[in-house]
Amino acid sequence: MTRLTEYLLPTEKQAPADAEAISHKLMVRAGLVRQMGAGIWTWLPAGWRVHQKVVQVVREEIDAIGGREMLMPVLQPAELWRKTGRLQIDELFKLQDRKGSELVLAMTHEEAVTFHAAQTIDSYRDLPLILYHFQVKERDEPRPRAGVLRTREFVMKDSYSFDRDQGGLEERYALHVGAYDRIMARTGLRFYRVESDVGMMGGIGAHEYMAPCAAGEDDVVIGEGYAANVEVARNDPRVQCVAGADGGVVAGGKAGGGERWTRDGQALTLEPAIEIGNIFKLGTRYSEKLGATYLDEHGTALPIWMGSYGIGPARIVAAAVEQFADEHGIAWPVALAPFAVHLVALGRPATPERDAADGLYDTLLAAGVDVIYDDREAGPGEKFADAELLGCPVRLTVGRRSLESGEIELQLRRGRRDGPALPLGGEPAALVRALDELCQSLP
RNA sequence: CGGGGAGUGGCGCAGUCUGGUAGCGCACCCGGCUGGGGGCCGGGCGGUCGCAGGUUCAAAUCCUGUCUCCCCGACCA
Repeated sequence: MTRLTEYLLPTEKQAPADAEAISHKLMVRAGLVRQMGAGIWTWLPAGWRVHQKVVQVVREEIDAIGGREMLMPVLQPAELWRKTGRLQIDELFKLQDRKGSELVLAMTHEEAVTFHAAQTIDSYRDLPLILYHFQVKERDEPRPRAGVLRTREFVMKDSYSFDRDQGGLEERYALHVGAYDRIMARTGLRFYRVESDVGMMGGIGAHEYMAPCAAGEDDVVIGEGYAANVEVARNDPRVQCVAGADGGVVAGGKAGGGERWTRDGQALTLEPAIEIGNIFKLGTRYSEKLGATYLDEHGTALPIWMGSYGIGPARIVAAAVEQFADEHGIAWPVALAPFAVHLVALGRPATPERDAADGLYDTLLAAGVDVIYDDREAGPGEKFADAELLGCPVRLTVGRRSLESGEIELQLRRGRRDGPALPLGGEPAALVRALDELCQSLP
């Protein structure tokens, strides 16, 4: 039942005064999210639907490479983190229970999953294995910013692979690359997979998935068949960075300064982007510290080779808003839209046109179409404006004109183009088929 | 953590300099009109002016302290 009169979709004409990023402004204005504190956000019903659509895409692809979904706790004993040497990380929230026992709020789950691997994985016969969950992460960020782009609490899909040797890890890593590529492609986002700095993680290889957008926090260097983080690009002997004609002074770290980048003489471009996923080859760092070993065929105990793979659904949502918004609002990719179809009823209650819209809604609902129905007593301008703000890919309109023409008007959100009108009162099966085909054809 | 800015009803704001019973637009409620792009008229509800202390006959306004939020940078396992 998704009639707007029975829903909570608190849209606003004006964005919060302190909002800067497009996704921040639009997600609040469209009634998807609301803020509670710095970097602390609530997902309202329509926003959570979008989030869950990302989650489902991710779930399907990680399941497809053999991932096993589970759920690990956020509240964890500090001792586990002391063992891995991460207890003193500033971003880690620490607390005590009533007895004074030290606890932490997990910012990631390597400790937890390795703790269980140590308990439950005994033999080479138990390997390889991929475990994952969707769970809240808590991070005491020095500076939360840009709506849901950088928050102190957020849901992450994190998977962990367990192998008997480095070769196995490379295989599990390659499987994740494939899954991540498919996930990003399915979301409809523009994205790059870039080599990243393994940095403090001390791992043996890592990639980041970056979605270019104006609110991006990192710069990505892009060329024909090449994409890398600026940090990585700077260390690439084939890449040259020279100051531009305007003096080359870059204001801050954001792209758009006067630098000119080339690789083997070929021009590269610099784009701001946000990190929407990352994958790490951890090696045996955590398994050694937490005693996660297996016995091989000779009865020898060996450390398990691990990989760690994260995706932030909220960032994918925000990146989609950033990439596809126009001056009227959000324009979701089909895969992420809170609803595939936004049905607008124009007539007042108890008019023939309203009856027709009600009837159409019932038909769509019965056929399982993912539809939101604007049955409010509001003017057409307000309804159209809200529909464009919310950004569902297909808008259907039923009003007096529909009765005269016998057609349901159809507009596509992307580009606000008129789509093929559908017959009003026609065969429901044919109507649903036409809508399905249309949605399949949309990005 | 360094620099800058801001806290007044759900959202956006004025009022603060120069102290004198808190105001506007939107939203919301009631009535009426309108009905294909945020429409119009009338009547309403809603605010300890972030918090604490101080000055004063009187504080949103002046003083002190404190909390919170935003932006830029640093940071980002």
